[in-house]
This record gives sequence, C-alpha cells and structure tokens, in this order.
Amino acid sequence: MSYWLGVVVATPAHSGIAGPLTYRSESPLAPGTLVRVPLGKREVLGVVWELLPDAGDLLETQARPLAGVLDGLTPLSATWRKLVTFTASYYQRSLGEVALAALPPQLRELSSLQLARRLKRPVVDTSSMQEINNLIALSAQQTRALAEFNADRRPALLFGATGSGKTEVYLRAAAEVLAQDPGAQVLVMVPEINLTPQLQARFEARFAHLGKERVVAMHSGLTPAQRLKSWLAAHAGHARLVLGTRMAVLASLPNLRLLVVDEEHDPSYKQQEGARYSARDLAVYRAQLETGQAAVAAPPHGACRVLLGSATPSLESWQATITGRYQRLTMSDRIGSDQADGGAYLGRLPTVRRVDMNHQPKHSVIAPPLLAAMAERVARGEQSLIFLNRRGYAPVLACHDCDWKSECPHCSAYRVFHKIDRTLRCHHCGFTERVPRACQNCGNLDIAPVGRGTERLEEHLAELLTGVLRPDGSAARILRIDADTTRLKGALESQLASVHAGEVDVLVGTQMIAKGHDFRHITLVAALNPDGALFSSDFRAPERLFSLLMQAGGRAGRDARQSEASEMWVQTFHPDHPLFAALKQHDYPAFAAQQLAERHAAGLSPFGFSALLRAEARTQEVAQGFLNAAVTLAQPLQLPGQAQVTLYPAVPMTIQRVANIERAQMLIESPSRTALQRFLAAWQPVLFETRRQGEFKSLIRWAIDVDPIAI
DNA sequence: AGCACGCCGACT
DNA sequence: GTCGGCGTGCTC
Repeated sequence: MSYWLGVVVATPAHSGIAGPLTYRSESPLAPGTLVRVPLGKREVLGVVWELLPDAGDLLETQARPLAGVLDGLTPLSATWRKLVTFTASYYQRSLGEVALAALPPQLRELSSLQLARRLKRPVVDTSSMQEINNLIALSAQQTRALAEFNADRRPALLFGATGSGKTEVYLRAAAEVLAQDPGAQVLVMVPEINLTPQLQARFEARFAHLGKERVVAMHSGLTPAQRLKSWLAAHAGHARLVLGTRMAVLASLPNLRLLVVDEEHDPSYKQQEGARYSARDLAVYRAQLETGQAAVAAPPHGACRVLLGSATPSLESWQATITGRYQRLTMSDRIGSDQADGGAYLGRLPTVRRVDMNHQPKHSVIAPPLLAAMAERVARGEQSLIFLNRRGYAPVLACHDCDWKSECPHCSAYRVFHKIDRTLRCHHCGFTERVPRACQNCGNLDIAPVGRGTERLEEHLAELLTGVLRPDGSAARILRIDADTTRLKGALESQLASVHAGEVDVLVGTQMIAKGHDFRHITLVAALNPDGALFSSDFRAPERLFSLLMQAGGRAGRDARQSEASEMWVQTFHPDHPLFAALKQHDYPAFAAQQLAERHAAGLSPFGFSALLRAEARTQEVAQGFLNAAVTLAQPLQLPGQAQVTLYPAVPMTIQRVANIERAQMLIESPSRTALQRFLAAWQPVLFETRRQGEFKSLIRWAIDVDPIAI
C-alpha cells in the first residue's frame, strides 16, 4: 500500500516551486515528520506537510519514494507549521525555504543513524526546587510593570529608560512562567550576538535551579554542532529558556509560553536576505498562534504572552500602544548603579548639550567647548566616549589637481582610505588596493584624504589632547573600537575589558559601541556628526538617529554616583531641530508624536504599508526594465488588491552598482495590509512570467521585501 | 540554489 | 583527441 505525502524541501523562491512536492511512502507519516527525499540527483531534508488522498495532477510514476525518515524526532507541531506557512506567505517566499531555514543546517547532513545516536544521550533531571532567594528587591516601577503585565493578555511594550532595569523585568516574567508550568518554555530574543554572552551568563545564573542545559543559546555565532544541540533541546522541550537572535523566533518550541523581544526597535530583527522576515513582528504573531493552540490543548496556564522592550520603541509598536492593540508598561526612572543601592541613588539621564556648529571655528571637527569638556574629564580620571559613524581614516581620497576621487571600479561608491595599512577599501564589495603614491589620473603627488572616519579622529584627538594629563600625571589614553579593530576573534572582548578596567580615557568608535555595553565610568558621550540622518530620503532615518543617540547617551552615567555630572554632547548645524529638542528632554513620547504626525500625513508606516521589489542585472536597463515590465503585464489583469495599491516607477538603488551588479527597486504602497498582501501574492506568477521573457533572460535575480525597514 | 547537460578553447 | 569554461533548465 502506498501513501502520498506533500513534502516541503529547500526550494528557493527563484525555483518557482512554492508548495510541497509529492512523494510516495509505504506508511502514512504524520505531518511535521522530518524525512529525506530524492530531489534531482541529490537527497535532501524535507518536512512532511500533508497526507494527500492521491498523487494529484502528477502521474503516479512521477512521484518518487521517500529515501528515509528521521524517526527519532517528534514531528514538528501544527503550530510551528502554521508559523512557517504564515511567514512564507506574508514575506512572499516558498514554504520550503522558510521551513528548512528554520532547521539547524547540520540536520540536513545527519543520517538517521547519527541522529539516533545524538538523541540517545539520556536526559538527566538535575533540577531542584531551590530557587535563588537572595533576589534583589525590585523598584516600585518594576513591580508595577510586572503586575500590569500579568493582569493583561495583550502583547506588551515595556517602555523603559536605559538603566531602568528592563532585563530584571524579563527575568522575573520568565521565572513566573517557568515556575507556573513545569513544561513551559520561554524565548528571549536580543538583537546582536555580541550582547549574548553577558546576558546568557545572567540568565543561566538565575535559572540554574532548573538543572543543567535548561538555558540554551541560539544564534549564528554557534558552531553547527552547538546549533543542532540547542535546537534539539528546544524541540524536545528539554530547554526551558532559549536566548537567541532573530533566527530563534522560528525555532521549534513545543511549550512556548512567553516571548521576550529586547530592544524591539533594533533594525537587526529584520532579516536582510533570503526570507526577509521581521522577527519582532513574527514574535507577536507567534504568541497569538501559540495562545490559540494552547486554548485547544487546554493546559493549566494556556496563554502565550509576548513582551517587547525598548527605551525608544519602534514607531509601529508605539502606535499600537496608542490604539490599544498593545499594552504599554512604563518605567521612566533609572535605578541605582546596582540594585544593592536599594534605590537610594537614583541615576539620572545625562544632560544633553547641543553645540551649534554654525558658531564654531570653520572646519572644526571637535568644537572647542567639547574639547575642553573632554580634557576636564581626562583630568578628573573620568572616561569619554566619542562617537562617529564612519570607519576608516577618510571616506574619500581626492586629487587636488584633477578631479580624481577614490571610486571603486566595481561599485558606485568611493573607496575608503585606511591609513593603518595604506589601503583603499570598498566597504560594499571588499575590493582593496594599496593607496597609489600619485594620482592615477594625472600623476600629481598631492592626493589627500577628504572628510574623516574613526581612524583619523583617533589620530586627531591624540594631537588635541597632547599635554592633557590624567590625575596621576600620565598622558591621556585613547582607544578606538570599530569593525576594523575588532576583526579578530576575542578582540572586542579584550578592548571592552580594557575600557572597564579604566585603562582608557577616551573611547572613539562607531555605532557598535553605542549599543548595550554597560560602561560604568563614562561621564561624557559625544556624537560628532549626526546631521546626515535629519534630511535623509529614508523616512526612518530620524527614528534610527534618535534611538542611537538615546542609546549612546545611555552609556553615560551608568554609575549613579557620577550620573549627576554626566553629559551627552551633540554637534549639529541644526540645533533647533525638533529631534534634538526632544533628545534634550529625553522625551521619546514627544519625538514619537511628532514623527507619527508626519507619517500619518504622508500615509507611511504604521499608517500605510509597503513592499519593495528589487532586481539585479548587469545593466540598469535590464534591472529597471524588468520591474517596469512586471507592472505593465499586471496592469490589464486587475489583480486582487491592485485597486488599493500604488506602484511607483523603478529607480536605481541608492548604491546603484555593487560588485559590478546594477541594482534597481520599485516601491509598492497601500493603505491596506490585506490589499498589499493579496496583490503581492497574485503578482508573483506575473513576475515569474516576466522573467521568462527573452529580454530579461540576463536578469540575475529579483526579490520582494515586505515591510522594508530602509527605502 | 544545486547540479545537470551542452557546446567551444588549451593541454596530458 | 580529452578536460573544462559557465550558459540555460529542471527538480515531485
């Protein structure tokens, strides 16, 4: 007797195979079962999606038999499959691509024998009921936030100032869920892997009583073997708490009861390749899905909750708390440097100083008053953090005689001058060359750096601070931290350690130092050149800038005893800009209100919905031609939702050419999410059809990005 | 995406 | 005479 199974396999969107493929099996396998199936000449991992009544349109002989079953594994749950189905459909990708991307890569290579061996390791229950009871008292605001969270069922947004103790709220919320139900699982997501070790240690310590290996990490920095291990532990229900990056939102967690999304506004929650999902949005969706599932299963504590947290929430989440779709929990006070202070010292947010660069000496990089403030800090033995979002020595190298500039031959961008190894490096394609001794165009020896990056800033600061002495009479020490200084494994950790150890007086760096790190002795933070984002064509640029400056400012004065004197300096040519006014007051709500009003008027997110259609080809003509042709072909078809959708003309992307590939994009907007969704789904076949036309044969690829975060 | 098959240049 | 370049075409 043969059975017919719909099996999803890793077919990229490009293959045109969106749904399950039909295979023959000798036994009726449950949906969610992991199987190996022949695909072309290869054997690949697949997930049984459905049991079919017959082979469908396919001739019975066309359906090939399964190659094997990974029978040691519990089938993936219906909820997980629903989550994958939703993700694939919402983000316009194939089921197989999303499903397989959510599984650990090593599962693909493992034979069922190897797998059986891995699964055989006995699980020892080392849990004890002994919870650590020397917990520090919560602040009044933390207590209230938790009580409010527990009294509601909606998705919650924890709006908490930097230093207000959001992590402790996550820990308590997780602890309650885990204590209520001995099988419950909690997923905590963080934006970047370099923040996980400290956080992981904190979670492990707090939940040590649950037993060994009950807290696992899930992110791309793990080795394939570790990733498999974490995934299996989560899938088996053995892992009670998973701490991970965006990929973890698609993990198999059969008893998920709480999802936490820390720094929910962070753009890294949006996947930027393959299936471009937003892990934050999926977390909200998943909580709802798991709740529905739990209601059916009716366990003692059915619901699955979601808790988003940020000091500068995304405007989408903020707006949801205004409409009442989300619950808002507010914690506005910084707590003391450590909670042992019992709240006796209430840390304050730094005083924001705007430096009007219109009234500073021409071409000054660091305004004299800022330099004086830094020198004062050095003399007092305090640390400063200077922040410039541009690495390298200078963004361009130019010839004074002719108009040669250090353009990348493969990209429409300048190569950045890196003085340390005397190279010109393209930050987009990686093309690197030694700096020429003379202008390649006219032979002039006078080629000079234009503008400045962190490398040059570090050098410049060293000159400016010559003669500025520390309390013990020694010279000021400057350290630069950016992607270049932290390339080697462990370099970031050791550099951060030397900051913590007080071996550094002035820290120079890119935005990578603005996030998360808990520097205790910094009393001055300065942003040298943040103006670019004020007038950017990307409507989210102000939101990102505000968030970045608030976070950077949050680095200052984390030691409550020093917070009185801590300052955040912003050098700007637009000191009266409302963004800086709101920043000065630490007033996110005012900033959000102003931004939301603008977005409302313009019909932008969260009041309108958008997608991007991107195309890559050898020439702009082909890339743009494809996009425009896809619109022309769609026009007469009156596709569902089309009446409520606006299609803009194809335009070159901001960086038009990368590694000799021309890129173009088209914006698609609609006031209705449903209409946009319906239109995109109906448009897909048209896009495949367009691709098949002779003139677009040379198109390299195309992709849809739903809810893009940068336009 | 893989991994084929499929037609044109420099090598044991 | 073969090895191999990557151009198009398919995967139940």
